[in-house]
Amino acid sequence: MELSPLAGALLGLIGQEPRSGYALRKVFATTPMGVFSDSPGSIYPALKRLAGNGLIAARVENARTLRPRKVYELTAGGRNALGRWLAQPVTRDLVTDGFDLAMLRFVFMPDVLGYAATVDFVAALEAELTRHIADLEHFHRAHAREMPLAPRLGLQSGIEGFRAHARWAARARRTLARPAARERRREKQR
Amino acid sequence: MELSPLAGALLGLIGQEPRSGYALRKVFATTPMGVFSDSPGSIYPALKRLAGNGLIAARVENARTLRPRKVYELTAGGRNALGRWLAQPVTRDLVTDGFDLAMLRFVFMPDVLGYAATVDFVAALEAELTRHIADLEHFHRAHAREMPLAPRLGLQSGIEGFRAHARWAARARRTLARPAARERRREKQR
DNA sequence: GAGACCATGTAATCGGTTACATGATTCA
DNA sequence: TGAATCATGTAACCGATTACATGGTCTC
Repeated sequence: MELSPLAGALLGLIGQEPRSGYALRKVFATTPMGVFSDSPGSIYPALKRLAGNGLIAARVENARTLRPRKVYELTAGGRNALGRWLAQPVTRDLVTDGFDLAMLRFVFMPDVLGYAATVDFVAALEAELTRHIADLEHFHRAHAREMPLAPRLGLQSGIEGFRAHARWAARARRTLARPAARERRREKQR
Repeated sequence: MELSPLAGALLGLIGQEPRSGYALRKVFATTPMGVFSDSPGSIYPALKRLAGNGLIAARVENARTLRPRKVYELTAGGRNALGRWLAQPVTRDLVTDGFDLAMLRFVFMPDVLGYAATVDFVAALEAELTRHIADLEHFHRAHAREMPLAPRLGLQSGIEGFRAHARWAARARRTLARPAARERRREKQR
């Protein structure tokens, strides 16, 4: 019952508004989202699986044509699964194996779990990143002397990437925690 | 004949010195390399495939015991494949879907293709990153107004991550191009 | 003698990618 | 009328992950 990143992305997007497979492909093709493939062979089987698990349901338009258009929306179970996927604890893996997955969850989080949970999530990312950076720096201090030039530069690249993520998290946390920003946005949306 | 990242990592490590499956697992388990799984089910089948393709060959120690130790080394074909894998042109994908793969190639590059090629590679990374950042900033300018807070922050996280990579590339290129650094290292290794 | 570490493998599963396949509609 | 866009699917393949399986060796 663990969602794959693609499944999470699809559920999150369908949760925003009902969408067809084609509409989802366009999102992946035209926005800098998660870097998922927009190929049909990727998305239609994934939607089929989600529908098979009862997490989404299709409203069929233009039935009895050759290719009826299927607009998917979340079921109660789907909304639940999305919530649990987003609420998973922040692990070391989440900040190390590509920050994309963390950002994917972050983007969908406010609408599903609310602002408070999102602030906590970003704070947890920041904490885990800080720990991971400390570990990498420890490794660097211990082994930099005996490492050839390229691996040492590679390690530094990693450390600097994680530092950039940590700086972002600190700033995002402050932005999100500022009530004024939320209020202004809320006003705008009316 | 396209190498997977795992295959490239294995070939690169075996190219440095002959290694057994277990030794390779230990590298993945104890160094911050590429974040590959160190599970046996991951590495042994991969080694088998590489051996099947004639890219590596095993020197068997303790034959006729139950589990003979196999130390793999590169064949001529393997060294060739590694060289071609490293020499692939820098594409947009290489800098966008996880910088890890680029860093993996970077780490093995000097020993196989030499310093000049490595400098070129880093310069190409820098150029491609600069282009990609420009594209993301363009997208940001065009859509930031209508984007909700979380996606906008997510996009900023991406941009800042790529900026960090670009700064690293610029610095690494200068470090690598400085002949003095190379010479000093070369002296040390004697 | 128990536990950690060395050491290699197989089987089942699962999901993503590529390539293939089809056809309607809209606009220049 | 031809190209681009809308729109949905299947089939074959491949490789990574997880769990399972085995047993030797070294050290306390």
